[in-house]
Amino acid sequence: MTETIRLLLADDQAMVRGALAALLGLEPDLEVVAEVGRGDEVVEAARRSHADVALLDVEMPGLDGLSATAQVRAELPLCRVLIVTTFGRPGYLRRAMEAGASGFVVKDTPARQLADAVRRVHSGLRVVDPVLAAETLSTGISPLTGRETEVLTAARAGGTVADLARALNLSSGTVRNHLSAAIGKTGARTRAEAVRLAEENGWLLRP
Amino acid sequence: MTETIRLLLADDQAMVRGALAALLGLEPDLEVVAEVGRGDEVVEAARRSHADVALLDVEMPGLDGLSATAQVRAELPLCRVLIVTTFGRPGYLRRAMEAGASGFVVKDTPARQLADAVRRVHSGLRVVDPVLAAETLSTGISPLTGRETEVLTAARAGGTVADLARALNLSSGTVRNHLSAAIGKTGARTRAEAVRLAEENGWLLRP
DNA sequence: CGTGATCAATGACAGATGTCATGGTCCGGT
DNA sequence: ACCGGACCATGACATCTGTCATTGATCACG
Repeated sequence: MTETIRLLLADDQAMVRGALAALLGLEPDLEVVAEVGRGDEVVEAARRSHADVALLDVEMPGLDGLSATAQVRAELPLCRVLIVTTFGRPGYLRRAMEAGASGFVVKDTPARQLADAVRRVHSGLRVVDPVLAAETLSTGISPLTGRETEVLTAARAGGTVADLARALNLSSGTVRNHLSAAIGKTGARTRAEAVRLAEENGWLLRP
Repeated sequence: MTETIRLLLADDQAMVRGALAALLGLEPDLEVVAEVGRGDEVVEAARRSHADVALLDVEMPGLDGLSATAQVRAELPLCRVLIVTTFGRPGYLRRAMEAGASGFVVKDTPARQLADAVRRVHSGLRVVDPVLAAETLSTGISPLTGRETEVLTAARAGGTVADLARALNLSSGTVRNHLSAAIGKTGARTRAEAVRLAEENGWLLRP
């Protein structure tokens, strides 16, 4: 009816990017005007291409999709953001919404629904997977403090307490205290389990 | 020139599946005749649709793409297999080839190359990412014994030695010995690090 | 101002973990 | 028959971890 909706695609996997472009290109009212594979190229590309809607993956090199969302919202208020990601981590959805995203769909959803999601987002509506939304509310926000999150994130590499202490410039006793607190709050019985649980909930940093 | 190439798509993410179908559907000589989201539906679907080439992801529910490859090769010798996966783990490539796959591409590669890969595979050629092939040769096969692999795989969950011993019906001392051996062979200094390294190399089971 | 939350650190302690030596069984290859 | 390798187990040992109590410093909030 009006003009075509101009899309930007951001995904680190080139093949998925191209496939999504082919999929959305079949819709007569949609047009892919930019493709990038890194989070730190999103704003630049969106500005140059005058995109109406940006489809962003969460895990990308350079800058994650959540931070990229905040950048886009701050610098290009006319460009809406739709997160399209592999992992339906509750924490991701929460952070995406806080960053100003208009929608959040996981790649598990049928392909035919994507074009509709884009249109809804473009018309100002919000698009959120209902199941994931419920899960997000039940899981709640991260119970971890900032420092605990940092320590647990660093613990993903699998190093010893001494390694973490060195990397974070902390006493090894302090590191153990933070880890102990994180283990308690996540309901885990082991450091490794705490890392896994926190990761599944999207509570860790720089994925 | 001759007839169209009949394709089967297997990927657990519906959106990616649909997007790949749209991408490959643009090629006049290719035709997507079946789509499945589980590994244990591949053979059945391939038989019914008389697919010429099966594009399989590695991580799928029900049955992983590597085992599915072996099934296809055993029951449908006329159907070639092209693995299309997110992770370029050296172990995956090795196991895929041993299972009889004709090609192995990661989703990082540009979308335009996919159709060519399909055509090459269909004509009897092999398609392998050269970088990944080199990495596979340098990394070598898994140094872990069967039992060590099992124990390390079970350790992914993050449980204690007692948990692993219970789950595997082993003495806790035996578990610690296997873990110690795995840590030594992987060059790690921690159980968690050993898990991470083994996972990155594709040495663990049931992904 | 007082209160509470977070952060950092220390010391102490029980329990878990990683390493090693040792011994046994069961295979497959020579 | 012999050997080596994988597998299971035990016991011992040093070290690492996780927990707890306690102490201070800082900062935000009412």
